[in-house]
Amino acid sequence: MLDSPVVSTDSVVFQLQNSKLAVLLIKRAKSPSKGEWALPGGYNSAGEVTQDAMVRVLRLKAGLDIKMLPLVDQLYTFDTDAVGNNGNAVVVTYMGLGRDIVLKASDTLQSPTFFAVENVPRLPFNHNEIIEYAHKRLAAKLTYTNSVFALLPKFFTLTQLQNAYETILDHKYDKRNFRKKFLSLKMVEPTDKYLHEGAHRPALLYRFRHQKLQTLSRSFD
Amino acid sequence: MLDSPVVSTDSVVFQLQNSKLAVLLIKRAKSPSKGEWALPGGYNSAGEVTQDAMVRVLRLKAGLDIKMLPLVDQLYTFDTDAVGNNGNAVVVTYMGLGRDIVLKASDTLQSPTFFAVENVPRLPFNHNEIIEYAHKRLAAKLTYTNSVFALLPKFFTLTQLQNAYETILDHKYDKRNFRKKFLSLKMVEPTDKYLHEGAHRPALLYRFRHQKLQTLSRSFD
DNA sequence: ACAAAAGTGTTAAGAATACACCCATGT
DNA sequence: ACATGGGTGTATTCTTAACACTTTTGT
Repeated sequence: MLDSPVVSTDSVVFQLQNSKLAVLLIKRAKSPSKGEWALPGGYNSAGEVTQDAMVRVLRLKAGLDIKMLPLVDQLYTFDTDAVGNNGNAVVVTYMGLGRDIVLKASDTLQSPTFFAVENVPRLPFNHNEIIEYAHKRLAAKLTYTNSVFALLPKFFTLTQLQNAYETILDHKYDKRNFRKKFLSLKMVEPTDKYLHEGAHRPALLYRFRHQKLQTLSRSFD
Repeated sequence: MLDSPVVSTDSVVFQLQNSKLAVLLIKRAKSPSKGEWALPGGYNSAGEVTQDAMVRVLRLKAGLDIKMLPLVDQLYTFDTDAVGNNGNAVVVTYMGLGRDIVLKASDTLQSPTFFAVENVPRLPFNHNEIIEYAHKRLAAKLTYTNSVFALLPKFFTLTQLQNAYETILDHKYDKRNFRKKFLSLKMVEPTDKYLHEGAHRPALLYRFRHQKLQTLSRSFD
């Protein structure tokens, strides 16, 4: 074995909650920063590939099966000079997108909880920076791919779709133009179902034409 | 020290040569694949951050000072199951863009040479895959940023600019529309110099308005 | 009947595309 | 004078952006 930096993996798992972008945090079980909120992550053991480390850590610390995440992307690899007193580390980060993730509480888990991104506390290491970076990348991806599909339920209203874009891109859109654009992009198609949910006209439910990542023919902004 | 995968760094350095995209390769000094062409790369030592490893390797093996590269980006981090018999490795890859790079031959270097991307031989490890990936990323970057500036000399003609786009994106553009678009993007501006280079009308030289990476207001395709 | 969100169309400005000829130079 | 690449304009189509009222439902 060569003398080399240590490899670890951190994951940013996003979903929408109450029309807000939310990120999964856990309570750290070990020093440093024991008991503080942080991104789920951990060291890779020898022979373990970073994707596998991510899967293992999410299951072990958050009780989350990666199959719950329709989209997972590598984000960026950070170099840190020193982690605790273990010398330097290379931290490979991933972003996962999901919907309707229900976390079960359990003594064996580390209090996995979704925090609205705007309410994320100050986190140890560079975890706040990682979340910011992930948010920016997600925003960029929404403009040139169909990646929202991974954040919305199978059936959704155009208002929900618009809300997703508005929260993530932090920008208001005109309802008529937004709808025209998305229908012309052929990203979504109407179903024959309606969502009845209040003292107002029910909303037609749509679905994505593909549940795979695709690049849009014209980008969105 | 924990038991962890080995970290190494590979670099894809591009420049334009005879209106073709070219990539820097070296001859490997060590097994495995000793004597074969490969991307410049190597293991990180403990305490060494991946960017520093890249700088060190390029200087040591290719005699290239990173300051010659106006733009360097992290590309992707690959996991490989086994490298030689050293167990698995995490390979952090970078892409550097340059212009007018003159390589000096030297016994202490490993025959650094630029190969036109279309003539790159079959390389060991996943180096062909890495180059393909870098090429795709570069193509994408040209469409939404001003990153060509790093590949062209300070003063250049619009034909040279168009050639750069055409080679990298593998697409022909209409001369009039191309010029209209780039001038309206305000990416470049005319100077008062001309390039005289043959039995034809001399070409007006332009320069970039910024030598820093910027995102374009409207993307290009 | 009222409150609440769903749904819908037109016009104007800007951007993209398609397309062909004259200009300035070196030999 | 000719060969070579540099340089330019217009018409059409498509895309974007701005903007306000009617519909359907639950209470």
